[in-house]
Amino acid sequence: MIDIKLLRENPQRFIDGAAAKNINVDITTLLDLDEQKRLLTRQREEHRAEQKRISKEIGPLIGKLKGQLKSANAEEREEISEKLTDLESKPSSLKTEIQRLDNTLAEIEPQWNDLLLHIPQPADDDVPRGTSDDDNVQISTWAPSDFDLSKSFAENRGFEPKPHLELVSELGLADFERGVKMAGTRHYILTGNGMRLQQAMLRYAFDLIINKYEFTPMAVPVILKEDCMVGTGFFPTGRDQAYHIEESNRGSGHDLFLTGTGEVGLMGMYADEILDAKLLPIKMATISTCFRREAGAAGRDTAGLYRIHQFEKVEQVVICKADETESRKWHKEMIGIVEFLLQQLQLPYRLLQCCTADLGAKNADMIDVECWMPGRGELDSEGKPNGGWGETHSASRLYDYQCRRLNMRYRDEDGNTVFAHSLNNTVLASPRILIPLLEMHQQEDGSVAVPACLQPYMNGITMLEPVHAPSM
RNA sequence: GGUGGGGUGGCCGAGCGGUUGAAGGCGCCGGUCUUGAAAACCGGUAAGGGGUUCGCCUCUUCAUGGGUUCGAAUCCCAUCCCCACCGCCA
Repeated sequence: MIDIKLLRENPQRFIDGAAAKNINVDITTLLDLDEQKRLLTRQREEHRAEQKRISKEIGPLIGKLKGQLKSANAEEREEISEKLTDLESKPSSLKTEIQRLDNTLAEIEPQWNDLLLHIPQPADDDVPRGTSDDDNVQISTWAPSDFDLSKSFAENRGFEPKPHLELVSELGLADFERGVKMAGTRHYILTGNGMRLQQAMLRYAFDLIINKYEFTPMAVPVILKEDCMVGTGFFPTGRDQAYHIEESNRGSGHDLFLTGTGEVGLMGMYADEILDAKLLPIKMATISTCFRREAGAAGRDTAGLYRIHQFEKVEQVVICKADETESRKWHKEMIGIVEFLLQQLQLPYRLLQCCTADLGAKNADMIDVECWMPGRGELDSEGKPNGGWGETHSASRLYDYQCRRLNMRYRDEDGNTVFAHSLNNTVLASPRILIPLLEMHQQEDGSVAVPACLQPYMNGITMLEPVHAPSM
């Protein structure tokens, strides 16, 4: 959430910011509602102060009279009752006026709040302006020394690559038919070595982040209340992307949502807390199942392991002091971790500076990491894919946008409470990462070499061999 | 799921209709004393919003949301959460 004070001071910055992100929000109405809200609040407060003042004045008097009433005779009783009625009627006009103001405010506040939640964080000035992800800017590329990115896979390796769909089928790594039978489209089963490979990658990535980079390992809920979804910025705009568990329909409890990333559980942990500054930066990592409805993606990437409803992800977050320099430092650090990981896995990748249109409402800056997937991309004249980049990681820098929504603060040296900065990044998401892994490490004979760093997690398996009988 | 007991400031804990934003204690900060420290003593110590002549003023918050009342931490209703025991259970 943005700081409403900044919006009052400089609306144009937010109007431009939303426009650059292609996000349609009614800032004029918000400012208008904000003005009304403040005026009404001030009036209400004045009345309330008066009411309290009167109450303090007459309260003890009423108390005393009521005490007298008990021991009074009939004649005195009438006189006392009269005084009481008189006293009690004093603040009644105030009461109705306060009620009226309350009612008006109750109408305005939800609209005000809803609009405020929709205002995007303006992108940083150094983020390129664009209209779609086509305008994202490539920053750098990396490939293992034996792979030349300017040449095709076939030119590099001397044989035509198979797309991952063929590989998983021939190696018996996944079963799409039965996955779809059980759960519908975009569901799958990892079978045998497929599951073994996924677990190896997750575990390798998780061990790396918690051991070498000293992130604190966490296991967090993936079924969370709406507050957490709103707080982390995934709601209200992305509400249709989350699976909704309507517990309230059962007569009690509250609704829950399946999270699309471990970030929600990690960031939600410290919501509504004032953190000890000595604890910062908080570096955490989790490995969690992620659920995405993929609403609006109908027809896109329907085949294979690329876009599915349920997957596993190692996620890293950093909560640090509200300092731009420090924030930027952690962003670079997290991207560096992913680069190290992908280099260990010997997977070609590139870093992309996302343009304003691709940032989403919450980010000030976002770097995507894309891996080279030989089985993706345009088809050539023979119907073979030319290969293409596919997004596997995304590193976000949010300033205090998320912590403000989550009401997550720390106390600075002067004793003031300050909203912290937050960042997050994918360490590894599977099964999507299996696509470049299988496609890049495939051999001419149809087998797939297991990178050295994964072998200890694969019970020493160095090569995935084709299976001739169908799995199971 | 059933029954019973609870949710009050950073923490413990009193208050159960009227100067109670909240006693007392712990913790924390400042001071006195001391060569220094401890102890003792004195003082201070919530968050958020609005206004401000920048001295302050004011509103909201005692789990949450409604209600009763001139006035609610205190009474009523609903919900959530926690604890104990029983039932079920990986």
